[in-house]
Amino acid sequence: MADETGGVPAKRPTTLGPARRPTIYDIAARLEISPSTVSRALNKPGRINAVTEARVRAVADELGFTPNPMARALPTGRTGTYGLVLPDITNPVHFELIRGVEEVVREHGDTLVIAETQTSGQIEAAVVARLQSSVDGIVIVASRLGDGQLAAIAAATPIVGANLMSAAIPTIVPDISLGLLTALSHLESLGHRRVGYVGGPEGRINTARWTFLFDQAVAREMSIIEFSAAGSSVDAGAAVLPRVLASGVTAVMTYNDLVAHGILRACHAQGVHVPARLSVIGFDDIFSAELSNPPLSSVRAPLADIGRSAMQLLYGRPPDGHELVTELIIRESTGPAPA
Amino acid sequence: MADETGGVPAKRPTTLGPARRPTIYDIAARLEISPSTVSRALNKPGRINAVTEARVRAVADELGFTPNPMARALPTGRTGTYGLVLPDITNPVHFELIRGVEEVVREHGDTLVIAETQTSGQIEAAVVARLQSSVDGIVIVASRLGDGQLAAIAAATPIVGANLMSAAIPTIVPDISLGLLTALSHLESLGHRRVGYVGGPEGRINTARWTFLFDQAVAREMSIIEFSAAGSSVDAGAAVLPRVLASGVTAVMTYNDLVAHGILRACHAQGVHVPARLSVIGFDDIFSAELSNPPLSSVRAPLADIGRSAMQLLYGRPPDGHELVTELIIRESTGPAPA
DNA sequence: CTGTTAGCGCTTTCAT
DNA sequence: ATGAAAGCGCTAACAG
Repeated sequence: MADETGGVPAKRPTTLGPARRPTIYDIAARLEISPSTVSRALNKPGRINAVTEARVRAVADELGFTPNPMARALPTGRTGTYGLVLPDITNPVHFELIRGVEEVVREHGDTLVIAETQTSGQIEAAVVARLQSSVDGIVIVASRLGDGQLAAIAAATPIVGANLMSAAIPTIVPDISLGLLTALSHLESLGHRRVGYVGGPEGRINTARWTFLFDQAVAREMSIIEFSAAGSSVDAGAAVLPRVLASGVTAVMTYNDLVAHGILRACHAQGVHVPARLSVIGFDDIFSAELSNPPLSSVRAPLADIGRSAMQLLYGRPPDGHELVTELIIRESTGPAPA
Repeated sequence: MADETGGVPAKRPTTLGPARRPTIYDIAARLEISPSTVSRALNKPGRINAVTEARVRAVADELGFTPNPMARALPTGRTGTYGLVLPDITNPVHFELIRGVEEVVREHGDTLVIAETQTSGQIEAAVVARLQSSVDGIVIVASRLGDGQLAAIAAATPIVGANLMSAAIPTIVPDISLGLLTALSHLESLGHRRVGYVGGPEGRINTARWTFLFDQAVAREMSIIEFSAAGSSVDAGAAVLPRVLASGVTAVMTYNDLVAHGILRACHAQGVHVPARLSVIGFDDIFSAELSNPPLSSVRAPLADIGRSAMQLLYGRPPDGHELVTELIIRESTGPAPA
């Protein structure tokens, strides 16, 4: 048999090649300049001979060159991607937040990876660990991690929290007081004297809301009682209805709109009229709030802004004075207290 | 001054080092073996001396070693991340789909990046281009790209379509016939003879649904007319109501639940009773369907399964026989045709 | 079974 | 202003 191996050692067939992605070497070869010049031309505009730069760009375009992010990440340590970790992609609450974060990431020409933790601290820790090795920074939403863990993460990777409270890392949280205050006043003016709060997952956020509401209620000499739902889902909300009915409250505020929706659904199913028998106020004002039966009064949080601010903070831009404030949106799930 | 440089060339201070992330070199040094052995120990279990392997793992754990994905991607060309590109993260329709995709990606220990295209073909092309250089494969949802572009992408990167129809790439689409057929029969049995279809964005999916409905309707000697909404959002749905009312149809089916919700909302606002005056059937059965006023009858698509199947296809697993079928969920937005 | 040796594509001193 | 060369952390032939 003829052995063809002996001939010319053509390692890199400069002529054809099976559609390999072009590298800076290809464009360097084409222009008979060095790869480092190409690199500079593409990355430090203005720092090299203008005409060479122009040529480089031209060839790059012609070849459809795009830098290999991995190859770039190796020497620089920067990956150009950021991580967003949240409890549950499926929760509409996060929509606007995701949008906000995504927007500023894209403005910077970086890429965003979204990971969810299924509301489990375990998974959350694992997810973050996995992410850490491949992102330049993380924004973490409504974390279940302790300050210790958060601090440990922060030591290795820039991280900021959104919609969570922690002393360990910088965070962006809206000011709940205005919205909650208005909600309580609204209820009070409607004649409600006994109100309830249906809490969400354990955590500082939930505690802060409850505490705030509690203090304000006692200050107004309203009675207030806390119910805890088994999660922050529609079903969890529905499940809690019997207890709120039994308690004798005439109005409830909830941790979020999902549980409020659950309560509405259960009311409808059991024939208890909202708001004649029970008023309900949600939190977050997700898109379905105006669609439900009846349309849900809700404390709106500026989720998109929160996301945006959090990401900007991660990028090093100090928070502008712009306060992130909540407000009450009144619809039809609140009405006069039953006599 | 004493020049200490002359002595031992201690390039890498093996003693301290400022908390650098450990590499396989560190663990190799610690064990006085070669880095490649470490690599093998960690990646090809069983192919090397068992006790060495055990030692390597021990030290790796002790040092908290995690491989640098970028460094690994370079020689292998595999990044271990997959891209999911969809029109609008904000659309609840995609929830379950995202979940499905995410699930199988995680099962494989890979990571998922989600990108949205704002329903723009332009952005979509850019997003995909950007993604191509950093992922091992893409699942693309409801694409607006033409077969030509899709084919071009497919030539460079494994890609599968979900909820889209194309000859250029492998796709996963549910069988709409059962759900749509049942819906039409449901309407027919309720006495409706003139029905409408409110379409979504131009595209094969929309066309397929319309054509199917059209054929079936004429076969039943029902009259059917198509309305086109300016998008597939709640607002777009609301905006189309006057036209459907004016047309004299007694029932409408919609491209998706969002536009159905819009119609419901507009009806409520204008005092037209659903279903007494108009019956409406949505598509997708998103979570808010059961919450709306009235609860929305909808053709449910197995979104999670679609996502799962699409991703599995991308991983090379041939689609199992398991048919992806749609079904009608009857709630309270459909009723007898007005006399 | 294990060590040596090249790279993967790009950035970055250091020279020139 | 540009080129040469080293190296980021890992994998993959290729020897032993």
